[in-house]
Amino acid sequence: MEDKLDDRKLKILKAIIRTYLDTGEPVGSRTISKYAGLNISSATIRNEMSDLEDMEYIIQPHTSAGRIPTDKAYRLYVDTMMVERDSEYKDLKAKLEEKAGKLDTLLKQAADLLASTTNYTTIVSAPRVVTKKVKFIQLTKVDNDHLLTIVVLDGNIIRNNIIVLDEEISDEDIAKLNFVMNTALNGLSADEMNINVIQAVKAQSKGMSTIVDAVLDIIASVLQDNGDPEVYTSGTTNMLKYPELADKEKFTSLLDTIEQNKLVTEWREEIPSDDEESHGIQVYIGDETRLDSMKDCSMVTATYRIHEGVYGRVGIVGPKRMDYDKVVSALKSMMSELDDIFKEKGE
Amino acid sequence: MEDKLDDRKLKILKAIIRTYLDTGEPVGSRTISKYAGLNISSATIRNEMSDLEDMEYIIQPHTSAGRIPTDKAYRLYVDTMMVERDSEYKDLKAKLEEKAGKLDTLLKQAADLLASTTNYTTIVSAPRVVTKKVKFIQLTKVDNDHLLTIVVLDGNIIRNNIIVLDEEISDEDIAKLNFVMNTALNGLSADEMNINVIQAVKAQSKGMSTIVDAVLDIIASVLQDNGDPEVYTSGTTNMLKYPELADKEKFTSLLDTIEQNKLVTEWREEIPSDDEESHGIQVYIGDETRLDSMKDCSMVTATYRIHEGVYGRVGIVGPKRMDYDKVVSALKSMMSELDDIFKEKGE
DNA sequence: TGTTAGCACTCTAATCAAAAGAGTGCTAAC
DNA sequence: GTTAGCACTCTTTTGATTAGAGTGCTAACA
Repeated sequence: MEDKLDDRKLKILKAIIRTYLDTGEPVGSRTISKYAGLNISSATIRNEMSDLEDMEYIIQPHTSAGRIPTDKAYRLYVDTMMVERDSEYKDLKAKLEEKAGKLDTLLKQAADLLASTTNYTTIVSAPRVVTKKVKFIQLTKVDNDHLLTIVVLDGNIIRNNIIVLDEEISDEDIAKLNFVMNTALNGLSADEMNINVIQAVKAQSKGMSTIVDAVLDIIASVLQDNGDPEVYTSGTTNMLKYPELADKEKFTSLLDTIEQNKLVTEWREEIPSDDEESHGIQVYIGDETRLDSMKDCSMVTATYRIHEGVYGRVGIVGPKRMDYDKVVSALKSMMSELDDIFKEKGE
Repeated sequence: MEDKLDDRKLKILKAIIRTYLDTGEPVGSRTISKYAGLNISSATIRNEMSDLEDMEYIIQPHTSAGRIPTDKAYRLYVDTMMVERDSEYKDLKAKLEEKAGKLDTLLKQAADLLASTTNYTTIVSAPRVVTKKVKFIQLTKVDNDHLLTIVVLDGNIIRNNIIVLDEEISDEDIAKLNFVMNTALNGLSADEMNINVIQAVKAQSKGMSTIVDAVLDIIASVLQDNGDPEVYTSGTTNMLKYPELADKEKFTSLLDTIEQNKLVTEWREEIPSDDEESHGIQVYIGDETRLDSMKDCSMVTATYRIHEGVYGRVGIVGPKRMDYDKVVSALKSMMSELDDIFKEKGE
């Protein structure tokens, strides 16, 4: 029984999905027969529904209930039936810029704003350096015991660390170290920072091997970027608004998944598409999220660009019957705003 | 009817509290009459209970139910009846140090560990500078358009920002600016950085006023430290394990409170006690938290010290019938471990 | 006078049956 | 091919009954 979806079946299916998206209740034939635009009796709808059920676009929770859409139906909807609403989220920027001085404040605000406008849970991950290149290294003596290490990566991502000094070090040595490190390492990515380069640095900084080792360690860990991802979450309680997720068991595992940043860790696997227009929007329906706790959820993600090679991602998590249209357009608006803000700042 | 708690009443009350802490169910007279150590009939217990109810140490949820402790009873328990268990959490340190390289990783780990050992929700706030003094300022040109500002505060707290340059600036000017800023501002707190000091800096750096303004802005905001507090949360779902909090309404408002960092904002008001031994442990029962959403919860907080004048705080949130003994001793152990770790690192 | 056994009473939580409601599938007529 | 009609199924709601836990009070006891 292959997908022979004639025009009427398509219309009916669309009506079922739309209605279910609204109500969250199984949709009966009578409801659809009254649906705007269609003029078909409930009996006919019943026949068509039976066919749609055979094609696995809808299922019945039990014999005497209406139908609900399957993942396959949602996929079809997202791929071919979505209607994007624009111009609805134009004031996002105004709300954002008020005090978006620091990056972390800005991202947290963006998460809050998306969560409250969509009524779903929003997760924003801080930008990650994809092409990890060292732009600038600076070592500074803070006092006699502490050396401040600053590594600036491509895209002006700053990482700093303090090294505790075992032995005294002179200002001249630090100046020398700065020079050696910068000339040897600037512009290099993790891959290019091989044993030869490292040996060269060590050779030129004799007598400071403990410090050099410590600094190289820091640089390595910065480039690997394998620490916990920095994540801003908002609106977790929104999930409780949807009965199909408000079950204690489900909600617990869902919240744990979010708290442990499992979603963000999954994102890392994927390479952001560099398509300016679509903002790398991806829709994951149910099991497509690859996480068991998310099997009753859908997630829409988008990518923002802070600088060439430096991307962050935003995800909105909700029930499978989430308002995909709204979420996608809200995300697109937000991504545009963010891109704009970063563009201004970058120049 | 004032607090005439004779020895027997005290014993009975203690038994009621202990039992309720365990079970979470209203405690009946027969249960207590069988309680280890006491040899009193249930009828007598009933009489005593009636008295205790008059004194507002216990209440009946309804006529034919057992009694549950009031906030007043919990307060009494925490103040005079607690039995601390030690030596139970001695392996915390081992679990912690494994990969506690960075501060944020360490704190997140601490939160996870406390949440999983206590089965309550744990909130850790990143260290805050109480005595905010500038130790060190450094401006560095990253490239022609970007100036990196680093401010190190007392206690080696580092804050950095990037300023976008409108006009070219020479290396000499930056060197001069560094010198001027450091000599003028080092060792100063926000209070001391008055209009005179600022005028002096400006006078000595003619022709760079836009940059000086930007830098001073940054320093001011760093010293004010009024951004969103950095917070690590773990085990929020633990709350769902306790039926009295698992109610949807309550849980939602509780989770929102945590997500919006309201608790941590409350903490800020309070000055950490500098008592090494007690780690500034505070117990808030019900309404003592000052937050409506927390009226069915208790919270125990403790302070860790990262450096003179630089403190962070850890809070454990649970139902009012939380195992105070366990929580307090777990917190104390953890605080000691943290203090030790920072002491090692600081030297 | 303090303690205890006994019992009637109260309130909740669990159980169960019945009824209401929603929706289907099928048949027969159009 | 479409539709009206109806018997049937399954869930949800409702109400009533019951079992259980615990109390307060009275009266007896040491």
